Amino acid sequence: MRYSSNHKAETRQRIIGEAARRFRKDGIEGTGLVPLMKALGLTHGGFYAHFQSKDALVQASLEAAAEQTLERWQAPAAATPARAVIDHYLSAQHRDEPGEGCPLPTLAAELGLRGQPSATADAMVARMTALLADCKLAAAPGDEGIVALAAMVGALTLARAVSDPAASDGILAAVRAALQPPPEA
Amino acid sequence: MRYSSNHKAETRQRIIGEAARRFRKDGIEGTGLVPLMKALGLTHGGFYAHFQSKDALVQASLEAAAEQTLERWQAPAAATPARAVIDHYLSAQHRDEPGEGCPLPTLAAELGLRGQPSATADAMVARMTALLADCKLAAAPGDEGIVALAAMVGALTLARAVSDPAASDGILAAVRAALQPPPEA
DNA sequence: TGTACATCAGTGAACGCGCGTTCACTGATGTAC
DNA sequence: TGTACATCAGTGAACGCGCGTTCACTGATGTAC
Repeated sequence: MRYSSNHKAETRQRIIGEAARRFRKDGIEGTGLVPLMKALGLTHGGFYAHFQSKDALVQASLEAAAEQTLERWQAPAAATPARAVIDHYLSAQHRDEPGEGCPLPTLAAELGLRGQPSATADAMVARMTALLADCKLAAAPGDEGIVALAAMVGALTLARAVSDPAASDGILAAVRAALQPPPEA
Repeated sequence: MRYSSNHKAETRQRIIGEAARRFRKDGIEGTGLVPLMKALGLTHGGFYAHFQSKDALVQASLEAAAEQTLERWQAPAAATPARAVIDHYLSAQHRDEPGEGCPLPTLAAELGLRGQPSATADAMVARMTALLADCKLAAAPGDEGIVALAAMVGALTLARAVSDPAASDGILAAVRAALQPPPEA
């Protein structure tokens, strides 16, 4: 069956989109290629017409998730710098929908322990840091947002691992409050 | 073969110890029971004389890792509160030896995405928070160390995922500097 | 003191399953003549 | 305009592998008599 000239590229994008969601939600190891392709109405054999390996898909999906996340937060950041980004990032919605959110809390840990740190992670950290540069912690005059990013990633990780909902909400609220720029800024 | 009366308990502890190391280093999914038991000079069949399932071992190992980590940091905390704990936590050594370190950065993310948040995580967060209560961030007068813990967990996660060693060191250094108690305290 | 038996930590083969990957094949369509 | 052929995205069966788990069995030792 012959398809339109951009059909293959479209399929590739669909695979990346679904994978980016599943990797963040279920982890890399927890996401199988067979169910992934099946969810798109395709058979798993066709996967290798698009990607050399699962690792290649991981790389492409991480890039896509990073791009998507940065774009989403670039807009509120431009409108209401720092505060809006932080509040969105540390919301219950973001905590409860890892598949749609920032790939750092979910994928960074898994990339780290797989021993395959990614340059995409470096880039994502750098760009998020720049985006957060406005909201320095009062005690950290020199950093450029990296402390805020670390606190946000850690808070989301902990909020997702803790079993008591009130404690989970408390973690998010405490870090939200702590990361606001000092009053005089 | 009959063994001394506490032989079985000793074997159980050996399994937990090795598992606690491997779960933190390679992840839960990345740690197989066959290689685990083999590393202890045992066969995998015997595993079920000690634990009902792999999940039961995960639970026991998480508790053991939490206990061990808290004990290790309780001592320096008593001697030089806050500062020493933070500096140890955010050291290159801790980053490079996840198997010996705090289970939160490695296991919290995996427990979260497996959808099996653990009460042990709650307890670990609470106790680490109490341990860190002295070093409040200047901008967060109300929190009891939870912000510091989130920043430490996030920093370690990011430092392990980033591919550029200088960037990785930079993350640790920035958060180390930011988390010191304000001068007037 | 000497023998028969019960105990039980650990053995090792086997199970069904899902994984990532390979590969010969299909068949609708665009292109060449 | 009509026919023959080349293309190639996607199919589906098969591969070897490691996983968690089960289970009948072993055999050294403590206990009972």
